[in-house]
Amino acid sequence: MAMNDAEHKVMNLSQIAAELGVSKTTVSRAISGKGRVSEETRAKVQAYIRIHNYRPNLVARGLAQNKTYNVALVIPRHFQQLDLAFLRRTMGAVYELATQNDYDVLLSMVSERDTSPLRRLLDNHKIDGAILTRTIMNDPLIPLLKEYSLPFVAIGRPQPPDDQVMSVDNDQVGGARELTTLLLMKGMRRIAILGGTLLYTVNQSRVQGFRQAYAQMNLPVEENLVYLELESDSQRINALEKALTFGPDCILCMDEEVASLVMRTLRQRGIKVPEQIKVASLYDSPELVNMVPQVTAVQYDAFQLGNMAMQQLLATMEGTEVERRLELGFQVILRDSTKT
Amino acid sequence: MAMNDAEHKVMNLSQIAAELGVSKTTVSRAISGKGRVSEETRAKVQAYIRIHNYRPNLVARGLAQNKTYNVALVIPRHFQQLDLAFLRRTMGAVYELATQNDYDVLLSMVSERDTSPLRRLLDNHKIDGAILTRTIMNDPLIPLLKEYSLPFVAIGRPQPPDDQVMSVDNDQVGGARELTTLLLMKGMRRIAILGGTLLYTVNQSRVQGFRQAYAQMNLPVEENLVYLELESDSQRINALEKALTFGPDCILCMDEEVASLVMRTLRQRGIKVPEQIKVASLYDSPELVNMVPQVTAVQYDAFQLGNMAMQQLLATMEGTEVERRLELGFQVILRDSTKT
DNA sequence: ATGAAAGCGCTAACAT
DNA sequence: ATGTTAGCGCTTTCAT
Repeated sequence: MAMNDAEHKVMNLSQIAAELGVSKTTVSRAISGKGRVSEETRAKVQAYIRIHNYRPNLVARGLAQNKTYNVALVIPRHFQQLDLAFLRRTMGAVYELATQNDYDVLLSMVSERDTSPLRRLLDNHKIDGAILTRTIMNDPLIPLLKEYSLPFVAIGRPQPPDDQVMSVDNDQVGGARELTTLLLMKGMRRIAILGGTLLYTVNQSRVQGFRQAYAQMNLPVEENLVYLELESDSQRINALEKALTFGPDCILCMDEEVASLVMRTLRQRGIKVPEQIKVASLYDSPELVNMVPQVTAVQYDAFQLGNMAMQQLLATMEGTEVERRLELGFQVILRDSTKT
Repeated sequence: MAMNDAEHKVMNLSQIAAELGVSKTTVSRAISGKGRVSEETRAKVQAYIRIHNYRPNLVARGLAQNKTYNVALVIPRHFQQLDLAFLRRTMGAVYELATQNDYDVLLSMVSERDTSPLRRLLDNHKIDGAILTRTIMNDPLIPLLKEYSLPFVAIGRPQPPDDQVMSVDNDQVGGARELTTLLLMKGMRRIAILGGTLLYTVNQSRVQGFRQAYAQMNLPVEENLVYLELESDSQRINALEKALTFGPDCILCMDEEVASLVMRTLRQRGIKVPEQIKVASLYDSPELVNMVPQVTAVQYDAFQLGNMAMQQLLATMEGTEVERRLELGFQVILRDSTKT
């Protein structure tokens, strides 16, 4: 184990106090700026710690203050298998803002029903707050966090009974509505929608936006073109083929993963996009830009999302009152896949 | 804030000791199993903590033992922008094994020359060990970790003067050599190799393997078909076009990102793979399987890699002697892109 | 403005 | 086998 008398010398408050001929208390105050200390002593201490590159032991400080200076970043376990571009950006943003504010970030990888990875951190007193990077229906993590009275922010749109928790999200409903509206205005009527499980609130929101667009234009959604709960590639391909038998104008994909699969499948079938059929995605990603043709999609700012979530969490941990819910904007990017 | 019926009450050693009419020490011992305690008391304590769902405060324990029960997972900052499939798998494996062994995982996102994110964790006494998920030439993190005498494992192949540090890697040299050899045996001679910076030791290894294959067959590498240090898409496309003027048989791509770009570019230029030119990648990824045609590549087990790295770290943190270096196998997957 | 002393929750000598 | 005591490095009353 780390019995190091080697290069790096660890110093502590007592040593500094002794060295400077003052008490630990004074040094502590000079560093934290909390009590009253003369300008002179403060300067002396500050100079000393700068020169000797002293950093207080956050673990000890934490024990004394009942804080850890850690936050949990809760991500879905299947991130291992699946590239989620938004997650990478969001993680980066959370990390950056956290460290800027002297917090470190602990990873927690959870599957849909197993809360134990987060419970570990809670039980071990390792965190002061948490960011949930995705929200599912009846998310078991939410009651858990409430039970421990731990500040947290959910990314997504928590549904009742959790709709009062602090949350930050892209305006997924608005984005889906806007894109669908544009497609309808371009004259498409038979829009097939393909997507994964509604367990994820983000998918709920997207379907909701899709339906709103039809409703606003007083048009009926063709229910036999709605394919949800498609979790595997083969289910998705089957759904696509079934949809194709109804001769749709456009395939609207719930996310970039579906879009990518749809484009590939259409290409294999020799169906030309956008000549024979249009394709659009409710979530943009770099790969959609790299396809031929490029795919129309709704774009959100994932960095901003993570940043806002962490900002909310920081405020809450400091006891500041903040908005219960923040929603971020979107852009619809029209590309060749929907050219008319 | 609404009071939940299930408020979580925190308990500690003293309370348990009082409740059970024994001393803190006894409880501590009954839990850790370190001292001598009668079977009877041990059972009593164990039962009590089970029922009341007590978990020791790891922060306090850490302070007393000078341990943190945290390890740092150091990942490149540009992970935000770039999907690195191997990193996701490796992270998952490290996380899993860490938590199984009662360690939590702290994130550290570093850029190539800025060591401060790791230094933070070191200065704050937040970690007992670290995993470096990639290795660069003269990696500044290595001297830093040595200075603090912190156990760590590098994934990759550290180069002198750091070649003695503990490391785990895929056999990148062997994989590249094997794939290249197969291409040569298929009769290709003019193999162009395209890749990014040699700052990354993994790229060094791949080029080395490539050259070894030629050397073993007593063939000369055509140096005007070697294009390295290509960092941007445009540099890569330029290099590809330049390479094409020499009429190569095959484009050997350093990694999946290059391969993906090469395939896309060839397709845009109307150059048929594999009829007019072959393509292969020195690193496999799901997207290479999704392409048309599927791309030949060297496959490694990233989960296994992370698992081994964490295993080494655990052993080191416990003071067990282990091998300085472990190397994992590979598989060459021949797909349509190199069909002759 | 500064210090002494009492913890935070745990572990680890050192008794008994 | 169990208890007593003294910390780990910091913060925080409470004195002075």
